[in-house]
Amino acid sequence: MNLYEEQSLKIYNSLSGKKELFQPINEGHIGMYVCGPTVYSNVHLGNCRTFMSFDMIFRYFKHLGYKVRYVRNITDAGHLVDDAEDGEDKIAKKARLEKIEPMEVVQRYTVDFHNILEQFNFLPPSIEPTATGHIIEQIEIIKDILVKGFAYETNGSVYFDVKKFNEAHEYGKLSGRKLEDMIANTRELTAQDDKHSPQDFALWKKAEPQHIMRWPSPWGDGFPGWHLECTAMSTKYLGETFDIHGGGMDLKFPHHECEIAQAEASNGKSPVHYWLHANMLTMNGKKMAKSTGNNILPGEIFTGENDILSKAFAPSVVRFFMMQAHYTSILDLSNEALLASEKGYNKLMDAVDAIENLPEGNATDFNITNWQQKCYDAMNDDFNTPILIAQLFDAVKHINLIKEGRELISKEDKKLLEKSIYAFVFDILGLENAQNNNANSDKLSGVVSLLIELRDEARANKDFATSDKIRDQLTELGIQLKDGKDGTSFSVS
RNA sequence: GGCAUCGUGGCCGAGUGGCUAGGCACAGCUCUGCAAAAGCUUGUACAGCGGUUCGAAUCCGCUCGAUGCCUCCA
Repeated sequence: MNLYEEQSLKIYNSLSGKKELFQPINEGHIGMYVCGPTVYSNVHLGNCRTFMSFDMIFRYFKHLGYKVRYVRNITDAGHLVDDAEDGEDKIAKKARLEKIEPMEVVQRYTVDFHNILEQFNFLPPSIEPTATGHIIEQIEIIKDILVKGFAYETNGSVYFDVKKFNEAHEYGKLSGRKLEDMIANTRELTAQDDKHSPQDFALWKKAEPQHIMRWPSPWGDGFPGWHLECTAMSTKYLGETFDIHGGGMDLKFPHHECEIAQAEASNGKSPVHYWLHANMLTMNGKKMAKSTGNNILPGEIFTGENDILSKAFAPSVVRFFMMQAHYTSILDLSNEALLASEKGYNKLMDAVDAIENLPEGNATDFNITNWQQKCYDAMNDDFNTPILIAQLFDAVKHINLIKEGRELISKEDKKLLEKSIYAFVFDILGLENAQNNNANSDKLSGVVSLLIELRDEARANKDFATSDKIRDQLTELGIQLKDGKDGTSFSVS
């Protein structure tokens, strides 16, 4: 029996605005698509939060026993900088400024993206397709939409006819907008282009002579429109209808709205059962964004080389910090919040480390099965990681009590506790135990154990000057001694 | 201007009609040679003003404030 048959998972669906019982299209299988990054600059922490939310969701699905095909694309072409400019896309612009090939830009920042995600202990997606690798598929969809009459060609570009689409379908249903309102609120400033109406969006853009990223098409040389790649790749790898589509909140409109329109125009079906949107990471109360400069790079946090943080923070601490907030809530980054999370993280990890050596009794003072279900209940309620962490701290309390001999745990329950806490902490939340990752940890613990022994001797002789010297100097080195009932342990910060 | 979302104790952050998470910080106690660690105890918070209700932080209305989207954006 699979775990998913025992747990009933509810997910907040942006499309309906409600929490819904999750039921995959094919039993035991899940198709999930998440909009990936545009690789024209280093991935910043705000980007990471979205992907981390879906990494956690992916991990939980897998833990429940689902077979998941998780597709997360790399956008390596096609997103325009600005309508007012000449239609140059971000990657081409960056390439021109740096005098390199567009694919060099793409390669550089794709490598950076993977490198950062690895440090955050992400699981790789099942498929990571690129937009430029699916130009043919995109052209086919455009042809299809043209045939169905929901697009028109002007001067070598093809646009989606939103008004026409809205006659038979509902444009704006995801973001709660009405086409009439949008038309009413349009400022006719740019009497610019070839579009019939400002709401229309490009499926294919004609490439001007100076444009370096270009492909041949039935409408001449050009490049695909902003929203088409996700439709092409999700359809190709997950089918015309699939379970989950995720992305950042800021993509809800217009990007996801356009995806729905494209899919419905081409095959008549609503493409996605559950739309999930991860909320923004803010800094100083404002959205983190590349364009405004209000952002921080993961590398700057790991090294502490930045102006807003007082010290460096390990990737797992940052991950823990993010998991302490619900993925649909805005989260504000600050030094104080990270410091608080770091302490909590260390406390959690100390307890996790302690499980293995807990004394075994002939009974157990807390109901582990019951506790375990509370953890699942938290995750089943729209992946509520903050509640899960609260439950984990409940276990931490018991672990510490058992360690001090004030509560008991049986051998079997200890095994159960260890297994489930490892599952929630490492498999589902994706945390890593930074202290155990030290390559020299064996040697270090040998040295510290020796010092602890010397200190104990000094204390036995009431030579407190020596014992305090050992303790204080170790503290200065970042090694904290912890005296307990059964001797002294230590932790490295 | 339009459409959304949100406003929780010193800080971060869950919850959401009655049973009032959790982390950090603070205070007291236990333990300790002294500390630290750990444990215990204490904090009756939900922007403001009205309304619905036996009862609201949770529902409704208004006001104020913040943020997001409306243009590329995770």
